[in-house]
Amino acid sequence: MNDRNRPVTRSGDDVYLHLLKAITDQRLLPGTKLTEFSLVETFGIARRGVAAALTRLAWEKLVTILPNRGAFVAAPNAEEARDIFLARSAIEAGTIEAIARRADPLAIAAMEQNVAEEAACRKSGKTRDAIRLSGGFHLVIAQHSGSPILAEQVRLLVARTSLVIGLFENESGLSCWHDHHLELVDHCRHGRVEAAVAEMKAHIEELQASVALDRRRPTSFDLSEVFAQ
Amino acid sequence: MNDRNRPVTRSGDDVYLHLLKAITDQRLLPGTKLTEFSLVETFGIARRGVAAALTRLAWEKLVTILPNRGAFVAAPNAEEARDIFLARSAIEAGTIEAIARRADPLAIAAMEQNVAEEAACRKSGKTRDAIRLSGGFHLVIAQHSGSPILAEQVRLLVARTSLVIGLFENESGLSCWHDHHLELVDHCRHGRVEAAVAEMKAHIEELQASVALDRRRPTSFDLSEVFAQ
DNA sequence: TCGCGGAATATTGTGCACAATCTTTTGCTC
DNA sequence: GAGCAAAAGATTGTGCACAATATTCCGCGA
Repeated sequence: MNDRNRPVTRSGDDVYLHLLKAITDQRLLPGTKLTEFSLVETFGIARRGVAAALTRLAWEKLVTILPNRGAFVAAPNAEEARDIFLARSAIEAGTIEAIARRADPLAIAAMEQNVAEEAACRKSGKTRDAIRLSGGFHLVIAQHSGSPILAEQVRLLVARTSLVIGLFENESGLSCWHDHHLELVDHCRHGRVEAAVAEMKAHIEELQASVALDRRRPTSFDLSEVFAQ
Repeated sequence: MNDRNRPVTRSGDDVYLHLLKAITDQRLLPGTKLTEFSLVETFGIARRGVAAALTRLAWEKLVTILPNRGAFVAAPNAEEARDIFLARSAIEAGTIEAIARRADPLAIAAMEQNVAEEAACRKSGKTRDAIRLSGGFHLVIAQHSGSPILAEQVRLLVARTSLVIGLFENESGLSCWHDHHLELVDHCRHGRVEAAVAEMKAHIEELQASVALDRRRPTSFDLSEVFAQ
């Protein structure tokens, strides 16, 4: 329980990555308070590292820091949500174009595997896993696009999309997304660049249409439960 | 000279913005060492704020931090440079599309003003100001696109482009850029969305073509001179 | 003169303690 | 019981001092 036993991951990158993943996977819901003390206890790293991680997440609009009050998982409003989808449309048009143009077999294989896993989860009723993999599909595309910059942005935008979905009561177009993903793979395989880009834009537009206006559920999570292995 | 006299801009946002602007305007060249002590002296804020600003710039790939050695203005390599232009192509296709689709008179007016100022600077031989305004043109577009997310990314990518241009010996296609900018304005004014997007992609591609391979000039700048008003 | 080792210096990294601020509770008055 | 004020508690913000590490300088020997 004391300091010297822990691995002491430097400068809180560990905390940052865990929080980012937890937000993406919807284990951390919008509005959840992130106390420095709790994170220090949970991760066993110095308080400074925790503060740095929270500061970075705040810059990335994934948490909101209220001065002298603490950090909370961000709760995007409707305007921010629209911006998120608009930005995803532009950026993911770029990532899918890069893949379709090269018709990269490795990327296509990774995409197919993701689609298959998602279908399995969806069939067996693991909705949360299916949603996670559905976001992961876009991450796979981004990571194979050959652009680290765009990939990083997609990472953040997918995480923020998780917040939006957790906040705005989605209309579960899961099967529909699946079809879009399949068509995207197909377009990329045959090098149909224009079609792939158009499909991606339509897909994100539909994703946006599936989340209705404000219906916020304020929750408080136990951090030790969220990060339990 | 003591603490309580200064405005004490909190948490180093001031340092961050000044450094970002200095990099964008090419007053800080790649490789320049940024000592915490110098920045503390220059800006008169606490060391912690300076460290936070440098950390953020490092996350954004605008500076490189070597552990226990200090922070240096980033020097992108050829691969990173290509990524920067690829990302700009995707993101700025989104910003210009948003403007062309709305044919926003306010945005078009701002773009025209920028082009005019750039032409004036170019005519009077103020090359550095012309380059700065040329980057500013893209910022104007981004800020009027209605997407804060994309605008922020353009901010960072324009800054990194300044680093690339300062590092890779550009072939001064300034007049050419000017023509592209003029055509962009024209396309937006008439709502020619497809043409505007194509023009922007071609423009960035040409921008990329105008910087040749590696030819690095290591410089050391005096910070007090760089930030002198 | 060149190479090498060690001390001196400079710079960044971090723990600690306290200050500042906000929230909650308690107690007093009407 | 309601309302308000002050104190107690909790949480974040920050200055300070020292530790860890890298760089430079100097002296010594071949």
